[in-house]
Amino acid sequence: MAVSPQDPGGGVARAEKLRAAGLKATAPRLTILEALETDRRHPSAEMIFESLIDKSPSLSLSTVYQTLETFLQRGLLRRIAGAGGKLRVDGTLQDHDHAVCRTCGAVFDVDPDLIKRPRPPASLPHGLQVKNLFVEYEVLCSDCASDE
Amino acid sequence: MAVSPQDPGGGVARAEKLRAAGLKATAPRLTILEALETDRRHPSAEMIFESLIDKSPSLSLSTVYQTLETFLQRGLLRRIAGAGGKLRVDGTLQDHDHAVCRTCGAVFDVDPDLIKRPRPPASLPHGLQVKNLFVEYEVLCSDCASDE
DNA sequence: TTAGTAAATAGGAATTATTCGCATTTAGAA
DNA sequence: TTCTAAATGCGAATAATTCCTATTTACTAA
Repeated sequence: MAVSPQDPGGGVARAEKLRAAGLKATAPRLTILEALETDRRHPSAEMIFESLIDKSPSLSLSTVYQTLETFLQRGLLRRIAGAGGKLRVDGTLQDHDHAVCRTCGAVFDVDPDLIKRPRPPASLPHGLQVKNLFVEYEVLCSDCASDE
Repeated sequence: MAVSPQDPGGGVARAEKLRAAGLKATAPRLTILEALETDRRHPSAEMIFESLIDKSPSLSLSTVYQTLETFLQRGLLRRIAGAGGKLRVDGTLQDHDHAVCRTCGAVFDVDPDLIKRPRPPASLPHGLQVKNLFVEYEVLCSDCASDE
């Protein structure tokens, strides 16, 4: 989210982004959206909640879950399969790919220009509308490689 | 898994596959592996357990969880982020890609030849060893598209 | 402005998914 | 065969996610 002198912190732009997605620009959503834009940890719902609870003491964990689900449905967020299959999200805006460690499930961001990117077809069989295309690398991270 | 006249059902080949991966060829593993090879539902641990409990009444759910984790680590299985981030797996052998519905989380198999497949680099920054590369489509399935 | 209204939130309880601990069993090596 | 590390089954424990509902809030239109 660009931050201009007229919009320190980017709050106005974020509110517009929410409204453009057909959502009310509520305080919890603005806070969560901001957190997501800057959090590079591929956080879980709990991690987001923890990172915000001091600034927003009335925020509830179930609101975080609900909000993530809403954002996912509007394409404001990517879902990642973390270790044990638990929910992790990625709310950073720029296109990038993910590498997931086969053994420990750790997720790493990968520069999308490392490979020649396929052009996505507009639609797929079964009437699937393509919204985005990402590359996922199945990897062995250095920690896990040394255990083998 | 190929089935030859000498190995009806493919059990011997499966046992070899397990041993090749450094694992003991136990009865639960053979059963689970067979189920995974044929189950196209992108099943959860529970779904696999349910599909086997009649034939293998002594099988336990925690063994299914453990076995899936083991198979994942040996690359016998792919992990998928299902709806709500719950664990789903794909144990079908052939290369293929996945389309995941943004809204409901449904997973569809996609023919890998639909696009020009990028050649994976052998390694990535941070000492990541690349084992595999898949394409993931973020889509809207026809059910969810009609709700919008 | 200021109601009116549908949508969103908080909080806790309920449910579901996953992991753990440990006694028993088993595959494969010697 | 016998031995041993690894794997299993079971139930209990924990953790993650969803559900319920009274209250609050953003936006709409008068």
